[in-house]
Amino acid sequence: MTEERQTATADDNQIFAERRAKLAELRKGGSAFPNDFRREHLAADLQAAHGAQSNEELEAAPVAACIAGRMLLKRVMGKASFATIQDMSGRMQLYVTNDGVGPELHDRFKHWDLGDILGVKGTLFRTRTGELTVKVTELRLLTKSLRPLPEKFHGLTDQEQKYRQRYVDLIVTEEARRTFTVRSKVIQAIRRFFVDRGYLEVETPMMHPIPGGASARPFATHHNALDMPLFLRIAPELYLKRLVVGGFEKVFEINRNFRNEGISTRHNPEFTMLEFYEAYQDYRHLMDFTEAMFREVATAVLGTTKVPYQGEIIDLGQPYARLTVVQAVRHYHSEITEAQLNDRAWLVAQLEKMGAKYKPADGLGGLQLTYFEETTESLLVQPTFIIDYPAEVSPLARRNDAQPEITDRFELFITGREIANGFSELNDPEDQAERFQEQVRQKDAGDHEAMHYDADYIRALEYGLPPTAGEGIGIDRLVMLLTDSPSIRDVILFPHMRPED
RNA sequence: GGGUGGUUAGCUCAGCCGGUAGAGCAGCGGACUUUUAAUCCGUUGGUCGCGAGUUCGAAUCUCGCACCACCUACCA
Repeated sequence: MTEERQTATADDNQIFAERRAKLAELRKGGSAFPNDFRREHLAADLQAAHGAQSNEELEAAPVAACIAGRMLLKRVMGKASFATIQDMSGRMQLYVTNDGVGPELHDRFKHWDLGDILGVKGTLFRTRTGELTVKVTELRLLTKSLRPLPEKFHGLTDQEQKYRQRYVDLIVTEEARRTFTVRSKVIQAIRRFFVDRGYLEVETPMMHPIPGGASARPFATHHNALDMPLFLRIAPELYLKRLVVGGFEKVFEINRNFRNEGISTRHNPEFTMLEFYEAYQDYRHLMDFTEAMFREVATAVLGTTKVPYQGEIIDLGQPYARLTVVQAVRHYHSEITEAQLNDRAWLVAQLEKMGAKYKPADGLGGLQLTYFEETTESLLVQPTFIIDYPAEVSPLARRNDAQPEITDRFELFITGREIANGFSELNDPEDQAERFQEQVRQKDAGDHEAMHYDADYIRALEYGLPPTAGEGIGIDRLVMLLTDSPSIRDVILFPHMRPED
């Protein structure tokens, strides 16, 4: 009795038990998991090649079909049955009859389950209602599915199960398959864009002795043999610029970053970042370059630069607005004067009134930026570059020649979210050393996100980094935009989840 | 981290003022050789998220916990 209790798990339901019994029967009949079936066609290829032919044409010149896939629908009508199978390309209807495969096999087929994986041979015909269908002459059960699929009409609606059991989501949700196909094509298109322009794709370390290149808290790990701490990277920036020092003057990397921060619809602990660096360019070039990239990627993947997102049309084709922090605030809040935005006391009073978090030690630029983030950032729905960031929040960016308190830097906002961050790189090793020291002071003062002093990076700059422009683009957020996905979890195959139970 | 909502059969969901569990799909048995979420007849299947409490009696009311979603806060 206690044993029965222990095995009576949620999986031990009637359907599961019946399917296991069916598998046990299959085992008695020889190999229950045969792997000698070779398919010759994909469903979509057959649809593309023969979808336009009439039934008369298909009868006059029979077309052989040999396909495999997972059975998703089944309609048994006595001596004949219809079924729908799905492979990586799409779906195909099957017509299984006593005439075609014999009554004995057809009777066995009637007991196969939705979710089972079949191998099929036959010829193509068109049904009364015009659907291209395989009239089956050979039929094999290749893999028995023990677990029932979600309800066939509603599909998988439980968000948690979609994320935890993405394999089920992909089986039953066309939209999920499309999202991740688009994601793959976006990355392909980006890679092609860079390779076509003479960039070298590189891979830099994921485990850093000193986490750097961004303001963020890292994940810590430990190397046993060396008995030393290591950190999962928060950004590849400092390594990529070392490569520019080394003479790889145009490099890019598409890879994962890890940040030990909160999880939300816009944040996953690991996320994919594109970073690229080009010598002898500046941040203004990067803005033109980014616009060109987004247009080319959207056109390659979606066939248009007008992208629907959550009920709005985002136009990636028009020239993107370019505003300073102050200009952007004034553009969206015409009642605010430039004098107010340049008044430290006024900014502090406003931020206090909004209950916004700000660093009291911040200079005017830092306060302006915080005020911008609080009041204006979410309004930047159409692509907008915000330029001229204060130096105090940009420890790796080059100072503006005319105004040394700001940097030659921009961030690109679309749908109210930061999508990209780029700047002319700081290549003055002495200025960089001072900025690292300032970061260390902030870290010592309790800022967990402040940077460390990276002595080897300074040493690299001392060999000479050519004037360089560099940028990072959040790939997950770009894919959210291009797939009209409201949550970052919809564009990450296996988003981070708390453990079950 | 804060707020709101949710958790009932394998799946999608009902379940009123507290009276002891329902439907559709899937499954099982039967009819049916051009169906399209096939149809028709019959039928199996439940730790009502977990734990306390109130009550003669809790899926239902109260409290706590867990997980999920959404909003919000930081970061990209």
